[in-house]
Amino acid sequence: MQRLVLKEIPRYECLVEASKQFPDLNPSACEAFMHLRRAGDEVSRVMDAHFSGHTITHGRFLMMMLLLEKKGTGCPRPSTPAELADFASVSRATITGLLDTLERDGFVRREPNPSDRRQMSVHLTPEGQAFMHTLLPVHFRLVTDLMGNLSESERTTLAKLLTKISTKAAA
Amino acid sequence: MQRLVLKEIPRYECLVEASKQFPDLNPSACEAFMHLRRAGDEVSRVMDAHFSGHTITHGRFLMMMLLLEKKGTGCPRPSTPAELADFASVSRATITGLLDTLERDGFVRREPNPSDRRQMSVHLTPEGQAFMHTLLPVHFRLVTDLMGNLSESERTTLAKLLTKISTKAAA
DNA sequence: ATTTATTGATTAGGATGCTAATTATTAGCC
DNA sequence: GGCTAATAATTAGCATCCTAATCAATAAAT
Repeated sequence: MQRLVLKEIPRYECLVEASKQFPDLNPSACEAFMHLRRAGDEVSRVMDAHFSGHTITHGRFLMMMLLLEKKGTGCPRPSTPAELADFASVSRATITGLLDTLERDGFVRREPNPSDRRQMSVHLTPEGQAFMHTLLPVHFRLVTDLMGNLSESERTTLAKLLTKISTKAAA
Repeated sequence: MQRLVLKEIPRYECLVEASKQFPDLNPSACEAFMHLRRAGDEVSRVMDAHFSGHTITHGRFLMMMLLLEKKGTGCPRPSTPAELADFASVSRATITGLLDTLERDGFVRREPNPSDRRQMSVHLTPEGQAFMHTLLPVHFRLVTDLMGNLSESERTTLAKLLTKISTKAAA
């Protein structure tokens, strides 16, 4: 889905002018905030358009990314609906719906866990893996392209600044 | 609404490791990309939570922001559903729904345009203006707080970097 | 002047996410 | 053991946004 976002961000002078009427308005904070919303949204739009051309959605793609085997890396991998919900920051009910669709399409398989019969164990099928290995190169090229206006050091700076915001927002 | 987003971004070494398997994966581009998605999403969550405490939604708030009188500033203001859709980057159908709710709640008024009877002219009611003037100080303080971990110059840098991404994404 | 195309707003129906309630299983406590 | 509480997954119903189709009014072309 889409989020409403300003296409044109107000000029800085407008923000300064508005701050006279609203003393709590900090122009540089507002400006950074609006740029963040807009960039996040624009990037989401591009990715959604890309996904829709490959008969998949953002949510289903992220599920399959999380389930993909991470060879060699020690990165943890979720395998139950509850873990997937935690990794993806969404509700378990949402995971149920995503897995329903992925299972119907033959990309994932749900199996009961013998040692705790409340839990399900989720895995990519060979078809799901093949799909991802076809899609991922294209996906990574698109990501690289989207960040193509930034130098290596600008990307590092950006990540650092965004981390500060995420930290604050999560608190 | 919510978007799925990784709560924990993979360590850089994991991205480097993965780039051996997927040559198209550029670690710094991926990292910046994921930080952008996450920060945008975290901030959206905070704002949504704030709005829900004031019986309003992100979409309705943005509509009222766009309709608010901009004293002194030369900033353009949309007044028809089509203009609102254009400013907010959403479909006209979405605007119709948002205005239905806002009009039902007494915050906006739709009036036919005598010179072109296809168009509607949308305005905030006095109640809508009063509501915004109560909410905005709180809203601006929240925005300032969210950006509180960044210095003045960091905010400027962030805005500049994000503009480069938006420009690329819009192309 | 009449036909045709365009434009503005709405309606209908779909997708993705949510919360709250439900069902099944496990764990804790006398 | 047997009751209560907690946990895992699902279901039901809601909100927000979408696209495609519709209706009304205007503009353009012959």
